[in-house]
Amino acid sequence: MLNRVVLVGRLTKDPDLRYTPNGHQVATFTLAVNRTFSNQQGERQADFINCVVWRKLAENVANYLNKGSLAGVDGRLQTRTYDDKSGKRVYVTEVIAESVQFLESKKNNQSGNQNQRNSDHGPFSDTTDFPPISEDDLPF
Amino acid sequence: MLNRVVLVGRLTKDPDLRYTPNGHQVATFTLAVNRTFSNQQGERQADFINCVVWRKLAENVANYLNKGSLAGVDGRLQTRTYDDKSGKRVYVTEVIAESVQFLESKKNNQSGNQNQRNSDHGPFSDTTDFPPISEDDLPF
Amino acid sequence: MLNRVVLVGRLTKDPDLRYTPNGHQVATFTLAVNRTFSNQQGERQADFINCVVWRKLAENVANYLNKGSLAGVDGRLQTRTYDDKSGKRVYVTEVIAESVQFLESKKNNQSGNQNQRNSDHGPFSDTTDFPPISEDDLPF
Amino acid sequence: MLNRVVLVGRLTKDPDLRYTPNGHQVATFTLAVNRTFSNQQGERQADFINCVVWRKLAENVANYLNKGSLAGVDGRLQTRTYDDKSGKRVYVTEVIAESVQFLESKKNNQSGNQNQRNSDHGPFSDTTDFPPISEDDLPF
DNA sequence: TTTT
DNA sequence: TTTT
Repeated sequence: MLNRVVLVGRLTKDPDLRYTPNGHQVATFTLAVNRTFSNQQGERQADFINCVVWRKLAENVANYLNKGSLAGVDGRLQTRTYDDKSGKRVYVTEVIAESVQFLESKKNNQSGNQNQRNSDHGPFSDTTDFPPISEDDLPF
Repeated sequence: MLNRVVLVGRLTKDPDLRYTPNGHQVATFTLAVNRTFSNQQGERQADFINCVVWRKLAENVANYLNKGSLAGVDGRLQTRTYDDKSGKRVYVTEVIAESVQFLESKKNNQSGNQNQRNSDHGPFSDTTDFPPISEDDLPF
Repeated sequence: MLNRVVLVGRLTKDPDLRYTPNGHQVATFTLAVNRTFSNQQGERQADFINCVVWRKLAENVANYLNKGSLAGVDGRLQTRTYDDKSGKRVYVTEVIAESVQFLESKKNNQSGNQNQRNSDHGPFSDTTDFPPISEDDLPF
Repeated sequence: MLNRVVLVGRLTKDPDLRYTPNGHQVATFTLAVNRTFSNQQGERQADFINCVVWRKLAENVANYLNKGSLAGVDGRLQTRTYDDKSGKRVYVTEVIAESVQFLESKKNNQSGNQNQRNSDHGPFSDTTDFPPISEDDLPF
């Protein structure tokens, strides 16, 4: 069934690259997508959309995008469910990115940058507040 | 910034029509959008996407769509935050539908159907599990 | 670069299935997509969008869709150029469909229907008014 | 019916701003949208998509975008028909842009630039190769 | 909390 | 938990 999402926004953090137990790459990041209209109080508004990328694209994302980078995402909406530490069922809606366009990068992929890239923690550590991803979330 | 979602799916329930304190119409419904591929266990899968419609379109949705209706939605992704009964902050991602296409309706808008249409409870009762919507979620 | 099109409309004719010299399947069809608003004279309006599908999907389209079928298309916009019989250069813009959703079929894929399915003429005959497609239009 | 297009690309020329006889603003421009994959000969490829914007947005486009600017477009596909100078009927497919995102501008809207902005020729002169637009192409 |  |  038709399920399509297209977004342009800025990363709120460096992307987070992990590996599933079977060695598949997954990167997660959040896009801040500014709204056209400000709210009643005259404040600019943004939506914060969680995005997930798999395989080779995950590595490209981790290599070329940082906090603040402008990116376009073309993908589909997905819902997942998981149990938080208190055992409560949590419902999440996120974008599975099928293609990502790098529109503007602050730091041009130089290594050794002071704000340590947020990756390679090994699988599924919880240094991030992004909803945890398990092996069987891998699409097809 | 670019923010576009297009979906085709079936309503999991009758839509829920409410009115804000200031008299604006809001309807909410959930679309089951079937995935192309089944999972490892060979089960068909679906994503369940919460949708919100405002104003006149909210009334049309409430009048023409029921549980099981097939509908197309064109809109944008939005994130909101609210506190649940236990005071815990909850993050939701949903689609603000800007246009809705009625593709197939089971019961042709006849009134008096046994499974009582789920609307007109007055503002913001909690007979539904849809994330509560407040006046200032009204777009522009 | 981001390039995404999503349409829902009805086929103006049976789809046309061909084979390239190298044996690749290509189907072409035109979608009538109704506009929301009528024109100054109060007439309902439609846009007529040419769509192209390749490989296995081309066969599915030829098997499951007929004139009048309602279909959803997710794909990308493409421009091509070719020379018409009078040698004049013609520019066409069409949709390369990457996925097609069958929403409603008039005749349920029964064979032997009176208005002979418009396919298998061999490559690139001109029984159709659809812009001719050549081998190297095959995407990747 | 669902009809949605989202593109990111670069303007092939300065936008062309006109006024209809009734004083409505229309701007036209062509977006070069690069393809991901190169062709058999290993050449990078692009699609050239004609876009039309009306009213206030037309003026913003004319003011903020130049040849080479990177822009995102969210709109719908439209087909039109007109007769060329030789009296031959021509079919065009183009994007009616409903919102345009300015992603990068070469020259920051400074006036007095040497390559004279291509606008204000009065209605429908033919200094451009863009398919001519008539008053009744104005959407609603 | 899920639709055909 | 939020970006320019």
